[in-house]
Amino acid sequence: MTGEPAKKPSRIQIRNRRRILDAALEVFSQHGYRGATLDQIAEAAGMSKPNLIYYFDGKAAMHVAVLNTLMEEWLSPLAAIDEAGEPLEEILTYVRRKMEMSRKFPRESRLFANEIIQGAPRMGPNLESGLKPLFDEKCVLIQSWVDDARLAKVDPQQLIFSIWAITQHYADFEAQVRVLIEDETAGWKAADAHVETLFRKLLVPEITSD
Amino acid sequence: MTGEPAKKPSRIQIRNRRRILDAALEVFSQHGYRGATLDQIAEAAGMSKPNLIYYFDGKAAMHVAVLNTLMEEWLSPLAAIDEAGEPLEEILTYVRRKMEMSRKFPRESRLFANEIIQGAPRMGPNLESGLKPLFDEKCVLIQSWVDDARLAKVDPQQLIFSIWAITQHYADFEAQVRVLIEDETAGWKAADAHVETLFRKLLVPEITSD
DNA sequence: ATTATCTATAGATCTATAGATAATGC
DNA sequence: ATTATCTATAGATCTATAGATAATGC
Repeated sequence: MTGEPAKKPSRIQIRNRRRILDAALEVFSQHGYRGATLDQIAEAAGMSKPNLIYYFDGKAAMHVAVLNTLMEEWLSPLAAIDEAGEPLEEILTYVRRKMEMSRKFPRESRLFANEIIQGAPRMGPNLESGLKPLFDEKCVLIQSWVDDARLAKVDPQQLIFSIWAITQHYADFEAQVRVLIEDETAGWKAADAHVETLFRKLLVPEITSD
Repeated sequence: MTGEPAKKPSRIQIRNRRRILDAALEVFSQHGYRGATLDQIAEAAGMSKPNLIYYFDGKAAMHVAVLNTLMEEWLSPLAAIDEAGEPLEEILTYVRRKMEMSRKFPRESRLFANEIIQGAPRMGPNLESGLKPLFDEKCVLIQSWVDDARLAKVDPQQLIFSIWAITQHYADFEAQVRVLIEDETAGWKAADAHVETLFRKLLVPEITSD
């Protein structure tokens, strides 16, 4: 199956591929796949256009590489939900981590948002193979917590969608949030408190009378 | 100020401008501004490329026209929140309408999502002049409801963001939802129930003991 | 007469390649 | 020797215009 001898990459290879991926993240997340140009990426990476293509097999390959590289890290907070932990705290910790990522890594959030809004044309397979199994696993776990009355009755799939929607909203729709909120710092604080309250109220188990 | 005599548009003008705007909505919402081509829009509208430009002053003007045309309708559910109504029901009705729009008008949802994710380069002014005043007005109203203890303590700005985030998520990230949810019809039903519960739990007023 | 539409194409932009040159690692 | 980089440019794509022709409304 392995047609090529699989040489190990040189230091320069590693460094430059990193630089390109970072530049590509910057440009793709801001303009979407089609709106991004190799010129912009080359400029951001500090190298010439043909040199980009020396390292990656074209624009589409670069896009796929950025998406795949960041996918695992992006999903790590979800993967970290621990079945041995206290259910409510596990979920709230997940929510807090997602809020933190929205603030610290808005480019990643927008990169995926752009791709998915347009129908995930280059990431479709990766959603099936990478995201779906993890999603299903965590849904089963959350359902078991609900069944044990350790969380309020909630549809695990819908719960996760809500968490994604709300937490990522602050990164993806930042341009809108900025127009509507005067004080940015206060806005973030209010957002943290709001999101915490919202999911706490949703999830705190009913008091059982038996 | 009015340099031109402002002739009234003919029937053909009205019909064709409509057709173009609808085609533009289809194409822009699917591929974003930059990803859309006049070829695609012309094909969708059933007319030639130069004819598009006969009716609109270029691609950017077409995009702005679509956004502005749909803005008011898109915001109508928010505008419909009635200060004379029962607070919780008013908000839940708003939520239900937004869910309905996500299902019936996913193209509109994605059109705006695409534009805002990329920093609202062509809609910025319209956000300030169209969205902001309405948003502020409804925040004041909701705050007054909270102050009168007719709703639970909640930050009105954050509440509206949550509603937008969750309801629009189903349209904007449909490609992802589809991968993760097997039964689409059941998924929509579960979504409706989930969203209703979530906002009800968040907003139902505390029982006051005085 | 005015409005609407079409074909042909100019001119800009963008991805990717060709082919030469420079830098690096044995 | 191999790897990395550059300049120049081919070839595709895309927006917009020019200019001719057809349809419409007085």
